[in-house]
Amino acid sequence: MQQIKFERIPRATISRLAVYVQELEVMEQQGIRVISSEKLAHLCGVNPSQIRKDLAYFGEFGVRGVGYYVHELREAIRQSLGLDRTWNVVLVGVGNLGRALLRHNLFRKRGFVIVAAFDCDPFKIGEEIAGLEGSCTSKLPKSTRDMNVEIGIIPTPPERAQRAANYLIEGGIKGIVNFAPSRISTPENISVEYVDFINHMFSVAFNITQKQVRGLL
Amino acid sequence: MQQIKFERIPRATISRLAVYVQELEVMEQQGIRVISSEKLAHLCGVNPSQIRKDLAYFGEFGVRGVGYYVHELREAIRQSLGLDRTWNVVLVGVGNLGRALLRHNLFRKRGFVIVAAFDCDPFKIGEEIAGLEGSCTSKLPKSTRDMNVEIGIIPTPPERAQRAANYLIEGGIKGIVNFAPSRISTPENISVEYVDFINHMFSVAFNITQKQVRGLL
DNA sequence: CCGTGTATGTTAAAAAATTCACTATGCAGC
DNA sequence: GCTGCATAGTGAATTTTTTAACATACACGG
Repeated sequence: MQQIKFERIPRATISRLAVYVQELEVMEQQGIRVISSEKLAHLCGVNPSQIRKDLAYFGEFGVRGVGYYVHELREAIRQSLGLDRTWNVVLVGVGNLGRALLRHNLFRKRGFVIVAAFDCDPFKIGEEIAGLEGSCTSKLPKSTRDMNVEIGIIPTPPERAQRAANYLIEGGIKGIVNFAPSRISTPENISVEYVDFINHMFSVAFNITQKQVRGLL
Repeated sequence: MQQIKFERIPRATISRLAVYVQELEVMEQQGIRVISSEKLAHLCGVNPSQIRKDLAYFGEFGVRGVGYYVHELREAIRQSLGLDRTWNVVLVGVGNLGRALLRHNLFRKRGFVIVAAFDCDPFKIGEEIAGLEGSCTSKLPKSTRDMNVEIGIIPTPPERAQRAANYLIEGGIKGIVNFAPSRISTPENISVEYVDFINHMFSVAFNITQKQVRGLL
C-alpha cells in the first residue's frame, strides 16, 4: 500500500540516503543479503529510527521481523533518488581539480557521464584528458543544449566560478555542483550544491582546537 | 564585555562561518570596509539573523547602527575557528584526486600545509609531486609523529579508506578529512569530516527529478 | 550635548529534524 | 494454524536549528 507522500524531504535525508546506498553496495559485494535498520545505522553512524524515517518518505521497503533485503533496498533508494538512469554532465575549468575529476571513474560508475569539458584558457583547449577534448567556454551553451546536458560541474578557482555558472545557465543546465569555494548566484529553478573542502578542513581544525580548549577546563 | 560561552556550537554554524570568511575576503579585495548582516546574508544565501546568531556564539564583533568592519570580522572569525595558525597535514593516497589536492594551492593559502604524501603503490612511492616525495604508507605513523601532523587527508578509493584511516590513527592524528565515498570508523576523539562529491551529485540529480515530478502535478 | 536613525545583540517564537516509544506485521518453529 | 519473536513503520515527544521581533547601543548632525 505504497502511499505517495508530498511532504518536503529534508536535504539531510537525501544526503544520508546516498550514504546508505554506498554501504549497501559494500554489503552486497560481501554477500550479505539482509540487514536490519540497527546494523545499517551502526555502519553509517546514525540512529536506527533515522534510517526508518528516511526510508518512510519514499515507501515501505523492509519486512517486519526480518529487516531489509540489501539488493532490494539499494535498488529502491536508487530509484527514489532518480539514480536509475544516466545523467549527462559537463565540466567547466580544466585545472588540477578538473583533470582529476575527469579521470575519476566513480562518476561514470554512478551514472554521471561527463560528455564535455570546457576552459577559457587557450592552452587547455584541445588538450585531451580521459578521452575528452577540452573546448572553449564560448561554445558551452550550444554544446550543452545539443547534447542534452542537465548537470554542470565547476572546479574553477573561486574568482571564475560565477562566470562558469553564467555559461552553464545560458546553456540551460538544471543543476550545478560547485567545487570552487565561493557562492554563486543562479536563478531559483537551478539546483546548486557546494563541495567545499576547505570548509571541511576548517571544521576539522575547529573541532581539534575546541577539544584542546575543552581539555584545559 | 566579551563573555565566553560554553554553549555547544552547531556544526552548521561552523560551516557557515567558513563561508562568511570566504565572502569577507572577496569584499576585502574589492576594498569594501563595512558590511551589514543583511548584505552579507544576501551574498551568502542565508538569513541575516542567522549570521548575527552564528557570530554571537563567539563574541560581539559588530557596531550597532553601523555593521561589521570587514577586515576585523574576518580576523575575528578566523581566530574563533582556530585558523590563525598553520596546520600540518598529510595525504594518504596519491591517485588522481590526491595529486590534484597536492597541487591545489588553496590549502596552503588557508594555513593547511601538506608536509607529506603516502601511498601503498610502489610505483607512486618516490615520485615527486608539488615538491613532495611520496613515501610508503608503512612509514606514515612515525613520520606524522615526528613532523607533528594533526590532520590527515584520505583521497583513496573507498575500499582503501579504512586502511588509510588506521595508519593515520596509529600516527596519532587528531582529525581526518575523508574524500573517499565510504564511512570510516575511528576512535571517539578523532574528528572526521566527509567530502563526498558523489553524494552532492546525487542531491542535484534528486532535486532535478523532484522538480520534474512536481511540475507534472 | 542631545536627539535620531540604523543595525547589532538577544530573547522569544516557530519550524524542522531527530529520537523515542509503541504498534503492527511477517516469519519460524511447534 | 497458532504462538512467540524480531524488527519495520509510525505518531508523539524531544531536541535542535532557524527565523522573527525587539530592545540596546553607537555614530552622526545640528
